[in-house]
Amino acid sequence: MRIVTWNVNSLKARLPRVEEWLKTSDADVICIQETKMTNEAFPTMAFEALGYESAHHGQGRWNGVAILARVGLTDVTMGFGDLEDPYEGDARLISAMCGGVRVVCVYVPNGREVPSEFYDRKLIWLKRLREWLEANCSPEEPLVLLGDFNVAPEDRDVWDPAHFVGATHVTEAERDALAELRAWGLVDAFRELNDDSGQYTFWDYRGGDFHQGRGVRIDLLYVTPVVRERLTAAKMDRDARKGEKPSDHAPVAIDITN
DNA sequence: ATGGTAGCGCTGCTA
Repeated sequence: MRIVTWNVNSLKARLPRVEEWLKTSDADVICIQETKMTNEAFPTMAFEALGYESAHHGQGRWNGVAILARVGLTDVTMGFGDLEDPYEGDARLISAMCGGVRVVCVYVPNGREVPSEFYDRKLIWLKRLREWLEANCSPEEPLVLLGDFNVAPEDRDVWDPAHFVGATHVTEAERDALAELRAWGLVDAFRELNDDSGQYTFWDYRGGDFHQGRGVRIDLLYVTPVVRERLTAAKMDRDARKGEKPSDHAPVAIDITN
């Protein structure tokens, strides 16, 4: 089974590229972030025509997360439930059972500046995510927590650590928050199979960053031990960042045995 | 050094 995360930066602007990509990607589950649309506007029929069921937690002009699956899609949840959301009103969390795996799709807040109230609430959001996992899931079950985390876990995950000193995405507190998530019972699927630096998932549109190789690895797939045992591949699709009107993120896929 | 581009939607915000 192939499970993918992709921040598409507007599903309206990106639908032609997403449809084209789905036809050749052989993906069974696709988690999308930043749909930037309402539930009414979500193209359920277009995905159905390609063989995918879908669930969308939309907001409107910002955020929005979705799950597409061709291996079944049940038990959908949206948001933090009873837990207080430090970004109340934003659509950043959706989960579903797909092919026997609990799939949890997240769009972690950006945080904007360090320090700022937005950054503080980003840290709380990540803490809340761990609390949500504790309350609703088990590290013993097949589970993938994936999405745009807006945090680069290590210095080897950014093109130039010196460039990011004092910036969001690389602070000790953000990296500690990711470590707290892993401590619940998760490992970074990409890092289980790859030690390389220079493996990125996001390149800013500005300054020709993609062509200059100025990227960061912030789109992650965290898996529980039972999924780790089934893991056979993990890879970025850099080609999806090329060409006409690309998203600023590349999709990342993992393969697990059935 | 505070740039630069993209998306939404119509003014400036968000990333």
